[in-house]
Amino acid sequence: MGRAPCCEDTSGLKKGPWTPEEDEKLTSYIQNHGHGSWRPLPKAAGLNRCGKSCRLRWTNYLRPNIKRGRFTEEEEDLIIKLHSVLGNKWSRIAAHLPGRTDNEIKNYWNTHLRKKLLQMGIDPITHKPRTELNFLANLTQLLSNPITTNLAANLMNPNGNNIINNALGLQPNIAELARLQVLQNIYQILNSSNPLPNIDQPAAPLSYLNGLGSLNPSYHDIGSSSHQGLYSQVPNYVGFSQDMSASWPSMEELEVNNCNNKSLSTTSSYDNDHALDENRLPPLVSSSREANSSINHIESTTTSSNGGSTLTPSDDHFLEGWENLLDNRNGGSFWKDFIK
DNA sequence: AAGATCACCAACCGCACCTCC
DNA sequence: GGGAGGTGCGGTTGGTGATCT
Repeated sequence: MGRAPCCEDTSGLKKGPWTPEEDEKLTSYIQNHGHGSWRPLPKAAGLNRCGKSCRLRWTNYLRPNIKRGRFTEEEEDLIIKLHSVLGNKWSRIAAHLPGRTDNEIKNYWNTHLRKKLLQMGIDPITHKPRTELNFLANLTQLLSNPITTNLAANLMNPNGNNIINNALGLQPNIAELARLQVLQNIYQILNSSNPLPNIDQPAAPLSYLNGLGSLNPSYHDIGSSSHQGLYSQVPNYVGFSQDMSASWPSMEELEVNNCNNKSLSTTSSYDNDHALDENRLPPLVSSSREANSSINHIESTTTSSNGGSTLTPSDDHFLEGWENLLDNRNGGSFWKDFIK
């Protein structure tokens, strides 16, 4: 398989940084003639470079509308979100960031964002929390953050117009549910670090969550399809754990409801104890490759490590749904604040 | 002040896959 | 079906400026 290098004989061809003169030659040639086939282009443009080098220089640096300079916080957040869904599909990630190239995003990921996630205690590959004790300690710091605390208070409040109530019959917004997953899993992590001897007891006190009181039962039901699994679940960052992922909405359902901004559930006889079972989202990243075949399917089609694309048209359709879900227009500033 | 080390990033390389003829 | 050209990607290199000792 494979093919011969684009430049069989690179001896005598210049390598390394481009000079302004070379840039000018390449730019003016492409503006006048288009690039067409890259292989004969350098000769025609009067450049002592290989075609591949010209193509890279053009696509990564010289072509119009390239955005230079530091990434904004919004761009950072978007890259992280997209990477959690798409993996190292830099070109697809770049498609969501106008003016940014896949190479630039890849470099920025490797030099900045990867470290940032590691410092947050998140595995940059799986986007799941690292389970080291020091990360669990860091979570208490996270929960001292007013932003997180406010969100958590909203999550915990059984009254008022909060996320849970929306989810319990007020046509939950799909993006809110995705956010809910994140907060929920933080609490699971805390719970898992403080296991209770009797799982039928009221939830973990989480006494370190100043002012939040104890978990109420509705939270249990959101967090698991059964109480049995609550404390045995392996926490994951943005996905439900294994026993919570038994029944996802269909891809079509997800797409339709996301696009139309409608509730996932259309059931009339609504059982609050299981309301969210029916509205459950697939994890943005699976907590277990073995446990859920649908998630395996997602991952296998989005994080192929050999560089080749195995995406089918339906896969693309599905991914677009997730990409839309994660889009800033739906996510608002939640992720930005949360990651901070 | 100067050398060593680190961080960043543009650019390169090789491979696999895709598209077109 | 097969080859050529183009594209996407992971991994890596090397130059340069910043920071440390």
